[in-house]
Amino acid sequence: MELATRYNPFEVEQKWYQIWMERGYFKPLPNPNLNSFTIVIPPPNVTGILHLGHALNNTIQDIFIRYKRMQGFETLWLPGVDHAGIATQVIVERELLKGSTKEEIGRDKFIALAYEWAKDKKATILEQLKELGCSCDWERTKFTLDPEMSNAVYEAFIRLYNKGWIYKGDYIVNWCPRCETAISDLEVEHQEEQGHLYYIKYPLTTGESITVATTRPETMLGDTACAINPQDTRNACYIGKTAILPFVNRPIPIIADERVDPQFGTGIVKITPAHDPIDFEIAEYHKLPKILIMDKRAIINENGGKYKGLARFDARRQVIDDLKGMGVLEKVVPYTYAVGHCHRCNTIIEPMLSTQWFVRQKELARPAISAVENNEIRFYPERWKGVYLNWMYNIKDWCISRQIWWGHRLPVFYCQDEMEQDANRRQKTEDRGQKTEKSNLGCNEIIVAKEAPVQCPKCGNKNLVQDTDVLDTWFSSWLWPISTLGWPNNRADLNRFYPTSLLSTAPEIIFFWVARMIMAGYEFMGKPPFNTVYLHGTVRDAKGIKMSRTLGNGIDPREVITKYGTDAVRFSLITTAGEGGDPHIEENTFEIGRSFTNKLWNAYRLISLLPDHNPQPPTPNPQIELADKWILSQLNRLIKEVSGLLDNYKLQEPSMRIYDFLWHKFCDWYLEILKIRNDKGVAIRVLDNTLRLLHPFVPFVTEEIWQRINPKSQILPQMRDPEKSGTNPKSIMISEWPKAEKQEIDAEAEEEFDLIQNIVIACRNTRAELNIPKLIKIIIKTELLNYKKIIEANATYIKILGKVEMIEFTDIIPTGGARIIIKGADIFIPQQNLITGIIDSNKELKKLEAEYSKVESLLQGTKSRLNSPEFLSKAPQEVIVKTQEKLNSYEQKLLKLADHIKLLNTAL
RNA sequence: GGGCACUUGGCGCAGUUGGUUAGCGCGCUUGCUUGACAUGCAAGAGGCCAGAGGUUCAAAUCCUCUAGUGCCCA
Repeated sequence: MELATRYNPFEVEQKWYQIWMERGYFKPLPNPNLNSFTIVIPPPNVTGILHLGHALNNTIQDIFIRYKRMQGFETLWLPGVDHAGIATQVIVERELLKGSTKEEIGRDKFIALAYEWAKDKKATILEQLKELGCSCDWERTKFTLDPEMSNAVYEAFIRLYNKGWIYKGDYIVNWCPRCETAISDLEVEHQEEQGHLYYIKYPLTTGESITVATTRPETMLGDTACAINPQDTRNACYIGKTAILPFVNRPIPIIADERVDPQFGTGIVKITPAHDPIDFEIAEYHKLPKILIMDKRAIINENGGKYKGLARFDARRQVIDDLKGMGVLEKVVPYTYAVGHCHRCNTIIEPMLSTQWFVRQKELARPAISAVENNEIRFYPERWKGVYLNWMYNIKDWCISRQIWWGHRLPVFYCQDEMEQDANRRQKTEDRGQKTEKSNLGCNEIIVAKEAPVQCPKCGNKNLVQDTDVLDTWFSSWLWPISTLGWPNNRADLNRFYPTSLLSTAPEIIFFWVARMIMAGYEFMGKPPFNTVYLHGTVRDAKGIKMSRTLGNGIDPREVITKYGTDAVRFSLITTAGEGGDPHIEENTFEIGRSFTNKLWNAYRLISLLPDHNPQPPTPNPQIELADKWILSQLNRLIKEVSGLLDNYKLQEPSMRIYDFLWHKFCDWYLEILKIRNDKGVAIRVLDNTLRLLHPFVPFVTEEIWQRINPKSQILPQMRDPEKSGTNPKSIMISEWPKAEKQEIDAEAEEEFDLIQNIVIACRNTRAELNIPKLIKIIIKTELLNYKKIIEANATYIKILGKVEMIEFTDIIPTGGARIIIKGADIFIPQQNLITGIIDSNKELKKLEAEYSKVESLLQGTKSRLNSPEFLSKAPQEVIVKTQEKLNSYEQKLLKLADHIKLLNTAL
């Protein structure tokens, strides 16, 4: 059978994925001896295709899932997608409506359209996850708008409402005039902007005047007071007086309030309760009227008098002009301040008074805080713990109603009269409290229920109407770990898999999602939703700029997978992304993984070509050679290290350790020796174990090769085999994770093999420097008897690997030629034995002198440490012993160097 | 304004709880069509670990300050 010299991932990846799925390997299988290990996927939004950040995050999850599965845990990775309310609605409006508005086609048709979109994107996303090799249990795939998920949403809403933790009220919210909805504090992005601070003169009834400063002059139309900090002695004289609002000619009181910053502007501020959060608070306290001056599109309404019909920024310009005309605009100064923008469409947020639904957070936060404080839930990297706690300590109530159509409609029904008011609520804020046109039907009762009640339980009115708002998307996502497992109706999977084990996600959604899931977990299950939160970095481009669709600097995972293969993409992402660090990715980053999988493939190829003289070498084998002992020792160290690192949620380090072992130990040394031996040695065993260590990182190439080497007795007993045939696993996926054999970790063999390597390296070094193809003879001097034996036993390898024809031993230091000092031996390369090339004694001398001074300074440092009584009395014994050994070796080396320098000098 | 990170050879990063001459990948230089692999092999150059001070027998590692960068919150 001819094997391709280059690994071709495209021939194997799909094939194995199909087989794994058909055989049901992705499903959790109970193991009576071990617990479950569960991950619920952070559901990708149905807004579009997956990006590299998704590829990274899902690779991370798949690695842990495959690792735990191989360790024998009952493993579940539960997939799904998120409906992503506003984000999806924005995209559907843009992509599908083609110029018409959603109002024109109506709510039902629009939602049907959005469902089509979501269905399509869901299919693409799931397909992409499969291409990435994700071993999810696909039969459990969930969508946040599925009936069971929605049921959980309504159940949670009703429970919290009945507890009094969900309430409806008039508050300042962040209003996006483009999306025409309220959004939560978290959905506002603050950006520093260069604006102006306008100083406006307000006349007083007393004939005096005051000057207020504002960045948003148009809001003065809604002013209902001016305020001064009571500590502010400059302005105290105005407190209690009355100002006359320009344009509107409304008399407004000048009040004292501690919330006013005396450093801002003149120290006197205008109070616009319906358009500013702090002004709102002040107005509540002082019982000031709240006048809304804009409609939901941020166009000035009838309360704005002659400015009615102007968009807010046009109104601003007009107000400024008019103030100038009236001579009351005192000055304008440049001013930089943070402006809130809509997270989804980047429109400038208008703080606006509005009737919304909120979730009380204080009680929900309490167990979620202590869980993290006392490490019931751990963050990796740990620094995010502080970020999480800081936010939780200062948590504010959560605005959950959204004035959009795509999402879970509020399970709230109004007896008609209330509904009428509700329909008008945002236009008629100034009438708030004074009910108009009372209907005879209905009693204003609010009914919260999953299904529309037939009639009002209070007055019997049958004319009930559901609230038109939908819930914030995160109000369904926060239930994700419990709803996907069956809450509230089905306990079986909850008992089996809850709490889940690991949540892997991006740090930017700690508040949006992680914190809220923890709150929901404790509230509805009394237990945390997961015990570990792994936060990966943000994928950036070569320049360190965050990849984004709008910037166009992103890399499409599908493109690179098509070009390099899935394994290569996965491996490259993992080796590039440090723990929680932001990986800088460019196209050629993926060459790391491609080269590596190719190297692995070729290692297998070579092994397959070697004859197998001793098909099943028993492990403690007296015939076993030094190289075998060495590679087994290194392998077992590797197994121990990799397992330990994975247990500590490290991924980059173990991937690099395996890379180094496979490439620079197994291939560079061990396989080179096997070529000389013309035997498989222990290569199959080492390869089998290495493949299993690598499988979570690069599932496809490891399966392909593993199937080809078909390890039999070398492989550990199978974990489980659905087909119950034989004792060997039929897939590396369900083979057992390697276990380190302690007795094979052999420090002596490692030291001895070091010697061989050092001799070979010395020869290569000399040849490269002299630019000669081979050495005729080297002469070795060693004081250690066993070293001579080891060198003799491995002479063939030294000769071939170092390209030396003859090795001799000596007790007398020869003159001339080159001399290389290695640990425990001196290597002489005699001048007269070289075929071509001349050893330049001057050059040699310089080299040796440089080394001499380096070693000498090291020696000095070590000496002075050993001479220090403090060091001797305070340092631990083992460090002192080590330092002493170091000193000895430096002294020896220095002697030899001095000796040779002398010889070279006399030869000159 | 508050908080959290980061700063190690040209670039991207490792470096567990302080203790061998600070490593790796890419790039660079030199030499190799060596029968697994040029997606490769061999050899090499390149770093006073941002700066200053401190703790310690011992600091890239711990503490303080400074400078620069990034992120989050207000």
